[in-house]
Amino acid sequence: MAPIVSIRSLQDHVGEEITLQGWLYNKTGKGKLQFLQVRDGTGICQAVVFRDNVSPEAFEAGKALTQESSLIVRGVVRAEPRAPGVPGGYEVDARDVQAVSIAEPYPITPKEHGVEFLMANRHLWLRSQRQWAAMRVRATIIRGIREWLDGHGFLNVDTPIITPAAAEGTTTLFAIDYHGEKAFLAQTGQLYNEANIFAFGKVYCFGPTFRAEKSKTRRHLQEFWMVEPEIAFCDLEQLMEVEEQFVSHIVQKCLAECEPELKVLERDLTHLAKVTPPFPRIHYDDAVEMINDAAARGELVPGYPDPVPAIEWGDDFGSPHETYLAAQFEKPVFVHHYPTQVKAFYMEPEAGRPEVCRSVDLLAPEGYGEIIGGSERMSDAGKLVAAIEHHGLPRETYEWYLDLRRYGSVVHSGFGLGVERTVAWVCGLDHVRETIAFPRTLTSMRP
RNA sequence: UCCUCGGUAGCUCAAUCGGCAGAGCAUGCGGCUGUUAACCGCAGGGUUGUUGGUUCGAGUCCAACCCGGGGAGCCA
Repeated sequence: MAPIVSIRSLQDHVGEEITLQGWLYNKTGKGKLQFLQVRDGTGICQAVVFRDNVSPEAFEAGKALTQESSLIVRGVVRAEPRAPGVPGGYEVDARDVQAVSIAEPYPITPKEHGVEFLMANRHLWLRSQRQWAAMRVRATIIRGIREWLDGHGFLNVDTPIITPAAAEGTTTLFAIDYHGEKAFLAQTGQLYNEANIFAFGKVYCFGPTFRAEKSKTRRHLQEFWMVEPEIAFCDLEQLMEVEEQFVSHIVQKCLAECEPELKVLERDLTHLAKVTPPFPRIHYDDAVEMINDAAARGELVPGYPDPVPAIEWGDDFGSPHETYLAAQFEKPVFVHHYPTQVKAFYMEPEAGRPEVCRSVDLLAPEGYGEIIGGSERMSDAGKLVAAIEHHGLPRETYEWYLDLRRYGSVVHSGFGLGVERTVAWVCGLDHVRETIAFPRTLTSMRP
């Protein structure tokens, strides 16, 4: 039997007889000629079955194939500019066709479908080109994340998913029963990360995160993946430098390695090519001014029919504010020094100006929203006790966290990057549900 | 939780003023040597989300409910 070759590497086998194993994506019959679009997980390629080149049995086998039937094709690879596919440009001149399993009438056709139907058939939808491309970009982004962190002295130390208490708001936790004790699914590994840096210097955790938010928007999932690096001896300014290097690496890696996938997604690559350090930085004070100037001019939120709403200093940004701000820049933009009152208790207040804290969010361009939230952490035990009490949090729960400030405290910072929002941005997808194989949304957890 | 839009064939949609339930795709059969979501011909395929109401007559109007989409708040 001719060697089995993946569609992704067909270009290296021109003129050779090879074997393809895969599934029928689409078919065009032309009497004595059949064009079989075969996908094998690495790409899509056309097998041309000409009646005079194959046995009558093989020709009939080809004719009998339905969409998504599994098949094996033996044939000779040739370069052919007319050949469609992913990456395309090469086709297989078939010498033999075998049906492995004839598929029953397949519900997802190459035509359009609605979201409800596609989500109900998510297990099949994943076979479609765009979903295939998005999952491959996601995997590349995850490789880029680990590659950059592992290559820059970060140790991967994963944090628990079952936790006893909330780091942030208590309304968005999924509660579980832990042998009779109430426990929660983790929203962040950050507090544990802070313990880990005192052992390992620079660490990151990477795993699923759970938020029971009643959010029904294109940017929200109940279960999403987050990578959270944490760095000892690092202040806010150094943190921003890390973030922009990190994000730029991820994006540039996708551009270098996922050209066929991004083409399937019809992504405009000129936007992504601009993602290189440094990223613009704006102070919260200036951001408020920009927003209120736009509101005074009656400017519309890009992509929405509504005007930019005015904001009062001290309030957190709403979605329309973030969308407007990000649209003013070609690259991701840092917004730093948010008001202390809208941020988590552990963020370091600015020296001499405690009403703002040393926090920074990174907003993705083109309306993809906040992809990173981070800050310099409070490093003084006394100030941290006061913050815990001010937020009405139970001090006992945080004793171990306070210990970190008692035994060799240092300036340290960290951030969390949401994988799904990053994938949506890089892929140009309009909804995060397409950035993970089996999304958990407010209204759906099946299949 | 609130605002907003929708639910008709397996799928995507149409149905004028309240008056015979219709098309494309998919499926089956036939035709074609360069198709790119092929095309041409023929065929099968319907409890119009549910319940109730108005009416000679309801996919269409009214009420309640169910399900889904988009958005807000909150967040990555």
